[in-house]
Amino acid sequence: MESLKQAKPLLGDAVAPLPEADWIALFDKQIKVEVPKNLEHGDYAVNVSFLARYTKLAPPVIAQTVAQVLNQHSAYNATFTWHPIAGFVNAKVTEKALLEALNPLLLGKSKAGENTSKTTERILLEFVSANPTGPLHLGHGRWAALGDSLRRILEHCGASVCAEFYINDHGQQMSNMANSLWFRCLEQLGLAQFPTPEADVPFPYYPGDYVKTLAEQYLSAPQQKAELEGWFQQYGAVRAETFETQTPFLTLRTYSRDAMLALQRGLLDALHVRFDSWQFETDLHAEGKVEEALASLKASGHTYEQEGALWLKSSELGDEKDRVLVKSSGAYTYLAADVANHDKKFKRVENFNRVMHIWGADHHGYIPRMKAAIAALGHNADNFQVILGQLVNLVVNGEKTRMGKRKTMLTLHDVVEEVGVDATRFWLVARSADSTIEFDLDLAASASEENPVFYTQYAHARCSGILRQATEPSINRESGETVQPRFSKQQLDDVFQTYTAEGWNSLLFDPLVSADNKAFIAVREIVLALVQFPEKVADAGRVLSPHLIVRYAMDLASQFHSFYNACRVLCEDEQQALARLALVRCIQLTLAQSLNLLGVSAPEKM
RNA sequence: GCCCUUGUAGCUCAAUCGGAUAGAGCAACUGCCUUCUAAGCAGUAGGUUACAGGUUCGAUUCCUGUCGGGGGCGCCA
Repeated sequence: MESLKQAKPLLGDAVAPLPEADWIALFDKQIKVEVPKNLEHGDYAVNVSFLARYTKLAPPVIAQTVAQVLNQHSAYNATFTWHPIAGFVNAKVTEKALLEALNPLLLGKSKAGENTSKTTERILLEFVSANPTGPLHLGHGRWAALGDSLRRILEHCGASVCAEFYINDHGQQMSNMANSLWFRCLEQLGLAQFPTPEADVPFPYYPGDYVKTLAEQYLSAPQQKAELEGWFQQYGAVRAETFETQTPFLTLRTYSRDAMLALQRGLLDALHVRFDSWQFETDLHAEGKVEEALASLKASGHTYEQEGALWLKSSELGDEKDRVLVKSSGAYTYLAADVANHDKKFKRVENFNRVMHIWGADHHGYIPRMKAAIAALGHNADNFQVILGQLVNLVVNGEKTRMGKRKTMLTLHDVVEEVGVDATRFWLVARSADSTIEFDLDLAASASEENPVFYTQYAHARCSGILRQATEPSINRESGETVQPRFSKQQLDDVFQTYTAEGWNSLLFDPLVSADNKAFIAVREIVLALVQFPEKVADAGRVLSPHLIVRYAMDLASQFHSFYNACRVLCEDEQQALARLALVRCIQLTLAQSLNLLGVSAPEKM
């Protein structure tokens, strides 16, 4: 890969008709080293067709010239060929050069997937940010899986990432939650009926069963129960809203918020989704951040008053219309608080150079006004980036169901119980964010046996099993006798430390050339894949797509399974066995790292 | 009505942001356990990339139009 880029100057011969300065500029802009889809086309490829229009030569002719020039230079550890029809220069790297690239991994000098050139970006990534009014559903699970994997990948690329969860605990929905808890409590004490949508319009209540559970929990503390009965004496069975500024309401609101938040956090922990920062909307109000942000907007002339409301001139900054910040009632809109939220993000001491969000596609209309607000605050709106993800459709009994606050809704918790943490995360992150996921519950349940995640994990477990068998006593299943290991762990480590590319080459590849071409190809494919892993991780980070890692892990697992069936690791020849053990070690490390980047466990045995 | 997004194998999805013969996994079919885990391997079959134009050496990808799916257009949060 690197060698091809360094070869740029040599390509000059091929494009002689063009002034030198021109083609160098062209190459810097357009040369792209890629990994061919088809392995027969070599390990790396460069397409030179785009030069056709400048050189007035047919693409294959250019490719041929370039390949011939490159072949004359022995420094590249590769042979170059060209495609007779398409304008491709293909490079096939020598096995020795591939093995050399693998050495740091085996010697423990670098982690699997680590790039030599690392980014130093500081990224603030907000995701999930569910309202604290109920359990997480499947859609939240998607953002959790995607966001956490992204954090792991970006960190692996060298970025420092702060994962943030914003708790929307100020608005109407928190009042509704307090209302709901209030009436569920009264219901359980036999003091009032829980309202029905028909009888009580508008209906500011959450009908979900989890509120019943919450009420039970609340009343289980004798002191709280007594206190609540006292409130009933005082206020009767009225909406909690009617005592909005008083202790009972505030108590219930805070209680339900904390309980729901604890519920959500517990599940996120179980899913190994990590957050570094929890931001409360109420804090923004309490700390005066909202006033501060509004004052800043006013001062820079980006607001005006009309019909008793304060407006943001967002249409001047790319939004389709202006937006209200302060209602004529004097209350802040959600946008006002969110403006403060972003003002705070951009003012953080970490001085983030990217402020990112993962939002559902239903929020896309919100992006322009947020960008406008950020620009109006004097921050660089280009550093604001939103990953829009399509939603999750739930399929039950072959019928699509909408995710919503239905009484019996399928929660993320239910799904995790059904298919497990690993399968849930793998499944939710396996597809690109811009495709809608059809989550078939029945399929997910049955797929838990035929799931690609187990295929990948199994490859890792097999690697571990081989290494275990090589260095630890095992029991023969037939005779029941204890079989002593062929090598000690120390011996294996020592061998790994002393290996050179030449040694590897003669032990890994040479015996296979004469014996079995299929095995040779299998080993070569694996080594190539291992070498390309760091680049794959960098790609996934660049295009913010963890699903690339999913694909990579599955491919590597597949290649390993083939290798496993094609040639025995613990073969008779001791040196050869050691070399293959070293290869297995590299595969194991790489698979473990791939799974780790996805937040999926890498089991030692299955 | 306007805006965003999407349409690829029977199903769920890829395709390295314009490149080579469009690839995987399920499901289907045929073989393979006396050997490091068969949660595996080897193979077969499956396509007019919704449709019609256009741009160029080259289009699943970009542009236009048509048809279908999803979403958004509050002084809600």
